[in-house]
Amino acid sequence: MEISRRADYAMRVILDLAMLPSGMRARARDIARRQAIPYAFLQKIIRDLCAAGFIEASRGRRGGVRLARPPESITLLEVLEAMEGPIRLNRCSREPHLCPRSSFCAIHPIWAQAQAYLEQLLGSTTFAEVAKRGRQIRMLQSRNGMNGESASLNQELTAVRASEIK
Amino acid sequence: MEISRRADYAMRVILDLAMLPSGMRARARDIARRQAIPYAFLQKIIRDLCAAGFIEASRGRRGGVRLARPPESITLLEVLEAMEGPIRLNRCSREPHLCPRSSFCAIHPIWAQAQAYLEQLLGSTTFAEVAKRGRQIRMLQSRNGMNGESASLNQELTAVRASEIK
DNA sequence: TCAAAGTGGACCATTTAGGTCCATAATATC
DNA sequence: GATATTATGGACCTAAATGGTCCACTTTGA
Repeated sequence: MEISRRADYAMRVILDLAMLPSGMRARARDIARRQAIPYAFLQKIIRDLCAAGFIEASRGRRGGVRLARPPESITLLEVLEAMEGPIRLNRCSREPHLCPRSSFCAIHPIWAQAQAYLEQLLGSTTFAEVAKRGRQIRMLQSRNGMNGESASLNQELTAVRASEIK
Repeated sequence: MEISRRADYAMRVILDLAMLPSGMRARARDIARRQAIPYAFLQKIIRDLCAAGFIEASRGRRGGVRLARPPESITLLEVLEAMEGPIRLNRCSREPHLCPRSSFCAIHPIWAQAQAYLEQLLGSTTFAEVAKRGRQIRMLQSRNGMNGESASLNQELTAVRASEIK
């Protein structure tokens, strides 16, 4: 019950790239700084994201990584599952055969319901949508002079959040 | 992302007791057998459930455990959180201050939304409801002669599940 | 009195999480 | 073509959590 830091970081990497102008590269160092991810750890995560086909990297001067697919086509669920394997809330909630009791466990339907909701929510949210929201937030912040503690800013951000995707 | 076996077992213990006639005791050995929980592990879990006030135990001959509160008053969420601590899907989804980026993380609202759904679902389902469903399933099974593999039984169970709580 | 229960705590192996470090390979620029 | 810069691959590491086990001891009903 809690996704790994690794998966969280991976999602932030994709978000970071999705907020860049289309096709633009970013260096791992910069992503690490912007997203507050330990650089040495990020190195490994980037490898995994490459292997999974979400990003592509180029070496040498002016190298860096960029999205390998349009952000409209990448869902939160996809990245999450690429890093963690199929998500599930309980051992039995995805592969019921793993639990010999699933055929008569009265709690099982609850897990199945929660699982279905999660898959629906995360599977229908793309990084394009999230990046759009991220740009809105960034605009509000820069308008308020980067002062992350301003009360009025926080109010506005809350408002942005309240008008929730979906 | 996946509750511990410990929490899963704990929930099954409460369910097991909730399916018994009100106030009736069960021996740990029997619960272990019925719920397929390693007995030695169950010993510890029962202690925790006692300490948390969900069940009460008595020793000696004819001893055993029983619910300390009416099953109508115990939610899935309560037991889960007693065993795992406050549930959360991502580090930031419950206590946003844990993530220095939460004030401008565009993914955060998604986690908050999923989190809220989970809390609502698990927090509004009581063991009385689940036990009722468990009794329905048990009736269907005994009517079909305990053959867990029967196709018609599985169809009926699916139907029972489909008429989902809430 | 004794057998059948729960109790408390010590112990344990394995896995996972969450990293670090670095030598190497590729490449743009001077 | 040297050099600085960037990603790459893999070895390595520590701490904590997970999922248990074991057992001496206490309590209690028959």
